[in-house]
Amino acid sequence: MKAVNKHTKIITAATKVFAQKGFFNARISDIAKEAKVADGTIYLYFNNKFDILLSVFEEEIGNIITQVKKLLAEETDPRKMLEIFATKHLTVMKKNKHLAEVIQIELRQTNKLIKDYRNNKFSEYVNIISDIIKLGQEQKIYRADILPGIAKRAFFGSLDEISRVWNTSLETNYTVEETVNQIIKIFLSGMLTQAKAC
Amino acid sequence: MKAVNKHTKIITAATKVFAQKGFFNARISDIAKEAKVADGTIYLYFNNKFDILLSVFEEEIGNIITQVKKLLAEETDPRKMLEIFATKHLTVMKKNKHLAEVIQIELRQTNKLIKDYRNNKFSEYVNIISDIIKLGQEQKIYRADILPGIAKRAFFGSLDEISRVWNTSLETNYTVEETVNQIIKIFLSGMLTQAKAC
DNA sequence: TAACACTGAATGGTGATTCATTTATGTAAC
DNA sequence: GTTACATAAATGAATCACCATTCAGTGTTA
Repeated sequence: MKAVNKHTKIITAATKVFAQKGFFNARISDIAKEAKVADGTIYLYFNNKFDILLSVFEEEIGNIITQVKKLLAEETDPRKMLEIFATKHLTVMKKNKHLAEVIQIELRQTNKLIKDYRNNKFSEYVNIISDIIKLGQEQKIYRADILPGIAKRAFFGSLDEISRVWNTSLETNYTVEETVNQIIKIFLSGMLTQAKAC
Repeated sequence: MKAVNKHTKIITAATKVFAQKGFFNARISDIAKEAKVADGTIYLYFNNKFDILLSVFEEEIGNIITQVKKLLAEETDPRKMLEIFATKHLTVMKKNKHLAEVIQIELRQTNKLIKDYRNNKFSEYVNIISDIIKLGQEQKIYRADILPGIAKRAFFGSLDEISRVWNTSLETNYTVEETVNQIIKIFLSGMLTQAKAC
């Protein structure tokens, strides 16, 4: 049995357990059982419970960032780029609900607990959006009077809230495609009718 | 000493403590100390720790709903109505950071723990947004192809993410006015330049 | 046989909740 | 207005279940 395997097994198990029970309600023994290792084994790979949570972020969000950046590298139109980001984000969150919940809920708890945990993967992820917007502004495709720092939060917040609801509520579940379609419509062209907009 | 006073004192104290430490890290004794009552006294007014959290929501969000609805009743233009909602939301969240954090973080935990807690104040609050959008669609001011159920999440998610960052990060803090201005710009007219939009 | 990986029962700190007791408030009788 | 009694409100130390973490011991590999 290789160490790498066990490390990954624990991360995967922890993601699942944290998502189901939340960080504070999750017991180390739950994670151990899920990963099929002894309780003590977990402490050979992680310093403590909180350290497991941080590792979940680093690794899982890191993966998403890599994937998104790869997709974006093949596109030059900033309009399409936002669409790609939205599609990738929503697809991942819809497919991996455990991870989605951990990111949505626990990451926030964490950000509060350790405010000095800067330069984190999460910031890096959200900054992809503002980079796209800045690129679009240079190309005169996006309006110059949009502040990328606010727009990135608005865009990410929209995606995040929508995928959050997918996990918790009984509300109608639109497809990723329909949802992206709506989001892009709103963020690129706005909600006003043509008559009013022009 | 009237009972009403003590109830309110505990709610206020709990809001503060939950915001600072998070629900799970908050001790009953912390709340008791903050409210200047004995630990046991809290159990004369609430069934348990979780019950306190629910009460914080019900009462605090209920207040905001009342205020927003009152403001909206005096306006008929759906464009202005969204602006009013955004301004009120961001103003409250900026002024009452304790409440803001509790809503942003704890409400989500809670929604997860008790999925049957439907018909809650939170839903009522977010539905104000979709009601405005539907009204605007009837008046042909908002595009008919916007789905109010998605747009409300996008709009709320944007506000929520922006105010969340106000509480946690060191990022530049825009004023409520500037922020509302940007949000309204994006949601009503979109991010494309005029040339591209028309 | 040494080095290493792993195990899981035992430990110890924590903190929600309880409840015997105290304090405050009300009320009736004189 | 004061004493006595009753009821309600408040207290906070004690209880006890919980669970993160440890570590002495077992198994495995080289």
